[in-house]
Amino acid sequence: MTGVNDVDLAAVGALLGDPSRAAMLDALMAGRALTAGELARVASVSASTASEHLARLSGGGLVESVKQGRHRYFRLAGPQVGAALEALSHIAPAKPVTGMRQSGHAKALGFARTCYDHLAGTCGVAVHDVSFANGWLDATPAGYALTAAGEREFARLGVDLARVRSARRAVARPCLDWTERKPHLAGSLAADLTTRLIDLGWLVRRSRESRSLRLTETGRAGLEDLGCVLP
Amino acid sequence: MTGVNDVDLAAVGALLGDPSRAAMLDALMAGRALTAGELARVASVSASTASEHLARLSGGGLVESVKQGRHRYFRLAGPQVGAALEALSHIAPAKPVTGMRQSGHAKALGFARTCYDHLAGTCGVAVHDVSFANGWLDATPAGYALTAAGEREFARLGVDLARVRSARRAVARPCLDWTERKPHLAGSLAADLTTRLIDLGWLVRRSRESRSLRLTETGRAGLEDLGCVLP
DNA sequence: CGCACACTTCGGCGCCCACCGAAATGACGA
DNA sequence: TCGTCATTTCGGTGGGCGCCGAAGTGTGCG
Repeated sequence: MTGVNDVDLAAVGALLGDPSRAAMLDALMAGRALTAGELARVASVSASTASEHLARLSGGGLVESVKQGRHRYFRLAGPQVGAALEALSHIAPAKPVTGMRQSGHAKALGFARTCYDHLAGTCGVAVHDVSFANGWLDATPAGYALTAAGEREFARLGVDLARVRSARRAVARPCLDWTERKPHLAGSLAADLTTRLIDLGWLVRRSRESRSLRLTETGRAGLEDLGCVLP
Repeated sequence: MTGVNDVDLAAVGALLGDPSRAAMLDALMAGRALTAGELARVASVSASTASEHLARLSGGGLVESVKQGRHRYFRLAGPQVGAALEALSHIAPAKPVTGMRQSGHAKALGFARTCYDHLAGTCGVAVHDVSFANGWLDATPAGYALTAAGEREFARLGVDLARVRSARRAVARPCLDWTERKPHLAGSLAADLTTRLIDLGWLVRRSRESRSLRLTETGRAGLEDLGCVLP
């Protein structure tokens, strides 16, 4: 407890409480690094405005950046930022839907999206549930534990279990999904598995700047083979 | 998934992003209803300013109110608001400590406080850990489950198990503690148990408008009897 | 080396929000 | 019924922040 301080909720709330910055953070929930120019476009602001917003987000510890040539890439500072944004989504008001396109987009977000580094939405919840139904994970007070059967199955799917285990965070844990209101799988296993499902072509990013994912026909068949029940 | 919409993170961020409103929400994390006048004092603003802030918090769904005579009592709209605020605390910057008094206050918050309706801090984590060490709770994919031994023990402590079970939320689940960075116990069992520990005099509220709790000598003895290891 | 691109810095502008005092409204008690 | 208390409403004030264009800086390429 040494060094514990009270925290400044207002400071982080103020960072989030601007539509342009919120749009950028939402785009970064796709888990990829985006350039300042891309984030300017996402937020529909000029480059100078985007630069000032990104400076504030960096200063506040929500994003971090790396220069690469003439480009500066930004990403969320870590899974703890993704988790906090997901948690805040539970009490955020719904955005008014002003067209069929936006309604479809919201539905797509609910079906499959990234929650920073892992799969969320209906598909993410299905993967969570099927991992327990098939005995691949056990629930423990310290979070979820991989079983022997789970190690075999996730290895078969191409998950790098050594890397998953060496990560300095939980291998697997629940993350309450704000669209499904049930837990989806989070943790280093979930992150690695999500990368694999994208590599396998089961999931495809809809665009570079959106966290929405599309489940391919191959992916639907694959998930159903695993026992997932999908609408 | 019908009716799912994208959510407006900026709107909720803007609600939180004011020091006066954040102070009020923090005070309401004690789990008790406070009057508009008390919240004005907590935030060090005039009654009119407080009234305007509370109107915005109500309009945004973060608090709800009830009139009782000439007083209007405000409280958090539900445990989901408490959970979101706790989650946001993980990424909030530390408040600068400008005196020994504030440092002591921050330490006290880390030791024992309410997380809306349940015990958080070192004591909350200890209760969580001891519940598993003693076999009173089992971890399941759907959250924590009470064991037969747990039912006997919590009933012995005075927890109303019928009420705990009939609650429309998880009986017991983990809640990641922002000061300890480990889970403490949340859910209807944790809420009822926390009320009992206060009723038993093991925990005492330090003031009406703070979520900090003081562990009494009786309480320390009682928790240690249960197997809690406390500094 | 010069040009183009990406991004940052800075000054200016306009808007929004927090603040408060005064007045109004509702509840309570003598 | 009147005075007091609690809270809300409203108009006014001032400060802060988001926005942008222009200029500056750093990188890449022909």
